[in-house]
Amino acid sequence: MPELPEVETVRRGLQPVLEGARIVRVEARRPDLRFPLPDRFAARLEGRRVTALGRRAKYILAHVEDGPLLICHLGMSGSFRIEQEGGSDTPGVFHHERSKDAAHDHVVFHVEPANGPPARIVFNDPRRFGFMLFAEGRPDEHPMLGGLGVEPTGNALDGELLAALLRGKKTPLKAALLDQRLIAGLGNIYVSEALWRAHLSPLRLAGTLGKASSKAHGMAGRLAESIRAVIADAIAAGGSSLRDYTHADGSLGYFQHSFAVYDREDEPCLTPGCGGHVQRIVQSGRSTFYCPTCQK
DNA sequence: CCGATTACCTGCACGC
DNA sequence: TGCGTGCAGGTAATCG
Repeated sequence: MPELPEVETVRRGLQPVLEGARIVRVEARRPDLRFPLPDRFAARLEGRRVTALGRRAKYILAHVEDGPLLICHLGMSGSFRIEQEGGSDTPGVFHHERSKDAAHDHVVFHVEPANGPPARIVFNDPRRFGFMLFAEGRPDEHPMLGGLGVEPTGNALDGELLAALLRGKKTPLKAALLDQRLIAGLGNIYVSEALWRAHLSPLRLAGTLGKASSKAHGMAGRLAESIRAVIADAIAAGGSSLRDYTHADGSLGYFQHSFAVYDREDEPCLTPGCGGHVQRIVQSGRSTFYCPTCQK
């Protein structure tokens, strides 16, 4: 489930192996994912060193020394897994347990990490909604990154900024929060979760939080706080889950979550004293989960 | 320009 | 068991 917290979790998992590593060889097992892979994709990466592994919104950014910036997006079903070379008794053997759908292993990076044995970093994506692109200049000049809004991590997103972003918008809050040009990194799950925490209805028009009244200020502040908290909590949970996952089979992927409203249709609302039940509705063609009793 | 809908692709759960 | 249907975390293109 790659929204920002999952992407950040994947980034942190890759970082120890990839940062400082030399890319020895790149296998592109098909010419395209969602988009065609860049021209000379493998050639422009092979032999070069990854200097830093960053993230912007749901994009993973691999900075390549004397090379392009590699922009990776996981789409809906993309994942990376790390396969490390075994011990001295099995030189050259990469062991891993979950290779069941190797049919969807589309890109393989063979790397020599700064520390540790050679490894392969495998990109698997059944639906192929993910993509990899090159940026030649500054990241924020790339069309895919340039229009992105504020990160919901850190302290930048406060009530005042959120109110300004939503001012005058006639669209429902759900759609506004999914708009990556406003806040970059929220997806279908965490929008529902953040709105539940803030006791705000996904159907409420976004502009009602952008007004000058003290009530609007209160709602905007509450929502900004809820967004930052749900993202921070999810990243913290991802980190701990990832450690377990890595110990288990050396792979990187998604972790199980417990959500307050997402995928909990008809179940009791978890707001203390509420007594309502979670409802599923469809907005802009996608599921929204919320409690009509306590979210207004 | 804006907001809403559709397209892209595969896998899976479900009902019959 | 098999088949049709709907649904799934993403963004981009298209339509009004």
